[in-house]
This record gives sequence, structure tokens and C-alpha cells, in this order.
Amino acid sequence: MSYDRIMRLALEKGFFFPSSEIYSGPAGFWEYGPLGVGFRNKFVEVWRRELLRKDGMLEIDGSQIMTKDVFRASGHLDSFTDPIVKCKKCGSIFRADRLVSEKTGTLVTEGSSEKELDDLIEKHLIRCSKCGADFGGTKKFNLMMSVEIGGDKEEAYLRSETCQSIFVDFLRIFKVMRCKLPVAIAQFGKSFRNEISPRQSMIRLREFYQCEIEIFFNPNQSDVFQKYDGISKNRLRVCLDGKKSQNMSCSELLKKGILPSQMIAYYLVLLQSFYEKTGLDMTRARFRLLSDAERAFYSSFAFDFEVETSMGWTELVACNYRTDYDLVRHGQTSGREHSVMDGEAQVVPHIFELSMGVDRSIWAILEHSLTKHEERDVLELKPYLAPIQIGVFPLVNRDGMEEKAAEVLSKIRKDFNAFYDRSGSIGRRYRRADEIGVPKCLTIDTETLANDTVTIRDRDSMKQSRVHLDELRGILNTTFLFPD
RNA sequence: GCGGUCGUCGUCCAGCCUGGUCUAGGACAUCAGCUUCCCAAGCUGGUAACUCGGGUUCAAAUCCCGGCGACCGCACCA
Repeated sequence: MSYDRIMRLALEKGFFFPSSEIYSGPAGFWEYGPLGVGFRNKFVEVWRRELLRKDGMLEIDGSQIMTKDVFRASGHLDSFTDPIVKCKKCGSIFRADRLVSEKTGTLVTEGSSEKELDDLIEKHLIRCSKCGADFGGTKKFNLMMSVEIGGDKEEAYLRSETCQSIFVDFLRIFKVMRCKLPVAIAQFGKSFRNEISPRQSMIRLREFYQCEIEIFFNPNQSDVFQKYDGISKNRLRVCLDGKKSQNMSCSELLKKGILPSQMIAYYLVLLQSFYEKTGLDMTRARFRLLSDAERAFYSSFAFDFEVETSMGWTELVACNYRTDYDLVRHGQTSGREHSVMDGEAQVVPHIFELSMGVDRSIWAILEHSLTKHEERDVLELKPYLAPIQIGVFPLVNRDGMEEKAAEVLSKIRKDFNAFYDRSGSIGRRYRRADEIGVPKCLTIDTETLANDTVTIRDRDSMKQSRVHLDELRGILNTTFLFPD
């Protein structure tokens, strides 16, 4: 379905909408409404089921504000603080350090202050290379959002990736949870990036949700991974050249050296089967191998899990081999070596991560799920992902059907997300339910009053069947049960 | 961040050019009532908007400036 249609659905039904809307607040911030929260919660619960519980991972929930040292260690403060100058006339922006070294032929040290750079620009009479006008002063631009803590305004940052919490917590978790390598630690939470120009609603946000999984392992033991045995024949849809996708078995991918280890193969399979369960159209999904230039500074091997949407191929998950970069850096900065015992050997674990963008996954599933059946718009969400599971309707508003419907509703509303609707014709009510993806509707009619049976109407087929109220709970439980 | 286009009920649009019958209109949606025994029927009534700030003017949704936002292109995107 098109971008505009999904946006209309989101705004009209309240899945999500711009933040601080009545003041046309800053770009890149969006709110989840009731349906959006319901959907997202269920999405995260499927993530927990298909990845965390299935594999025995540990989940934590870290603080969003973290001290400056964390990001000094992670490299974010150096790598993402660029000194920039802006032309007073045409507004063009340049990296101040690069500009100075280009024009003067001298190397500018990484840590040069704004004042030093300004002096150099003045001394060498450097002007805008586009229009020749003056620059305003050098400023530091950073994708990190800073905050001040307490009366003396201690410098801190909103985390730009949730995984830093996992890294700095690693030693404690490993010890108190009596971990052995390999171990996976996961987290669902918010991250913040001061994007220059956020675009396309849920795709590029300044405040966004991530589901991250960090797998800590002994690099000397990663060749043989027991769990791999069960998935060696599984096929992954990979894209090696940025164009064509193909299904290849894990054993083939390993033999050809495309995947570096059995362990990584296993986790990519796990991730792919998770997304299959979310209802994403997997024929429009792929693992794209990243080139050297595309990888993050810390990563030595990376696949992006991407899906095709109205905006083209969109990255949903970054699968990075981060080596021992993070734990070594945190070890150096904190002065506490981040090594653990693995059998007889003491090792600094390496890390493989699955870093999922939740908001854009939500968007992609909506795009792949909203379908037009003749004149009927149906949001074909998997029953276990539907924010509202059941509609309860009196067929007509008389003869005590409303009261009976209220009775049915109160019977099921504690166990299911159910809603009651008496407004408009029965057909209109079915259509309203279809568009927000309600899988089942219960209708109370004359026969209900006579013999306590209701009709269950199915969203996708529109077919109806009649069940006794005593059987209802069992049938609904089966309907919304997660398939094995 | 730069450039272009744009900003009116929940959604989509009319009105703007040519300021004043605009107390801002319509469609769809929504709410109340009537009707309705199964797939957007009908009737009656209702709620609901000029993005924000400043300026010009006797008078601003309408003209001008600025902020904020949206879309498109460039740049950016751990």
C-alpha cells in the first residue's frame, strides 16, 4: 500500500501522529496512539518469544541518559562531533578541520578547539569555496543529544544506540546471572539522534525505539556452534551485489565464505524466522551484504536486513560483527578490564549484534498488511499482532440485544482486547473493524437471546460461524494463540 | 542544513490570484436519534478548521516578513 494511504490510516485511526502537533513541534518526533501502542507491544512480545525466549537470551532495560564517559569510550563523541562552519551568504556547510587542511596543506589535529580553527581560518583568509563569502564561527555539530544533570550541570547524553547500556552492564550481568560464553543480552528501548533532517515519519526519527541483541562470544570458539546443526539447511535470502536477491542455504553461505561463522548463520536464521511471523512479505525482504565503505567504523562484517516499501529498500535491522571494539574501549576508559573466563581461558568477548529499528518495522508491516479486497480495505495483521482482537456488536439496537452484547463483552474483555460498537449498520461496523485489523467480530442477534449462541465473523474470509457462549473462550484462545 | 513547492474541520478538498455577504462551504468520516435480523443503504439533527508570531489596511483565511511543519531535490543518515 502507498505511503499516503498508510499515513492516512495512521492519522485517521490514531496509530501514530506528529508529536506536539498543536504547536507544529520539531520534526522527527512522533507519538503512538492507542492502536499503535497495542500493535507495537505485541510486536515486541513476538520478538521476545521468537528470539529471546527461544534462544535463552537475557533482557535488560537501561537508562536513556548516560554519562559522558560512555560515549567517549564508544567513540561517538569523537566520531560524531564534527567542527563545522557555515557560509554567511549562501549557507553552505563545510567541515572546518577538512577545509583548513585542504587550504593550508597542513594536518589539523583531531582535537582542535573551535577557537584554534577560527584562528586558522582567519590567518589563511579561507573563504567559502562556493561563493567566496565569509564564514560564521566554527561550531561543533554532534548527532548526540546532550543534557545537563543536577545543579552543577554535569555533561551527559541521551544514548544514541541502546546497546551501550548492554556493554557497560556486561560485567555485572555476566557475573550475577552466572553466564557462560556465548551469551546474548537484549534490550527494547529508546535511542536519540539529532538528525539534521528527519524525513518520512517513522523511518527517520530523532527519538526512536530499538530492539537490540548483543551476542558475546569467544572468538576462538566461534567456528563450531552447536545450535547451528539444526539450521544448516535453512535458507537465507541474501543480496550480495546490491541488486539481485537469492535464497542460499547456510551451509552454502559458509562454504563460500560469505558468512564468517556458524554462529552468525544461526542468528540470521533466527532473525529471518522472527520477521516471517510478523507478517512481513518475505519475498520483499533480504539480507544485504554491506561493502567496506558502508560499514560502521567499529564493524568488520555487516549485513542489513532490508524490506521493500513505498520508499524503496529500507533497512530494518543492522547485523554487525563489532569485534572486541566496545569491550576493549570500555575497559580502557573505565580502567576495568572487560574480560571473562571461558573454560580455562580468560578472553575479551567479541560481539555480534542484531540492531532492529522498531518504528520502521511497524511501518513496513502496516504497508505489507493493508490490502484492498474490492471495495474493502483490510489490515491483514496476524491475529496475535492485532491491537484490537475482537469486536462485539448487537445486530440491532433493540429487543435487549444491547444488554446481551454488553454481557458478552464483559465476559471476554479481561482476557482479550475487545471493543463494543453499536453505531451504524452492521456492515459499516464490520468495515470499521476490518480497516484496523480486528480479526474476529461477535454479533448478537435474536438467536443469541433464545439460545446463547453468537456468530463469529472472520476478517479475511468474511465467513461466519455460530458458537455457544460456553465454548467462546476456548475458541478465542485458539484463534489468538501463537502458532508454533 | 540549502533550494523549490506548500500549510483551511479527523481525512481530502473549495475559498486566496482580484482583501469586505466567510457568521469559512462541500465530500467522506464521526456523534445523537429514527430505521435496519448480517457486510460502507436511507432520513433528521449535531460536533469540528483558517499552522504560529509580527506587519500593511477602515477591514486579512486572502497581501508582506519571520518562525515551525510537510513534500520533492541536494547534502546527511553508527
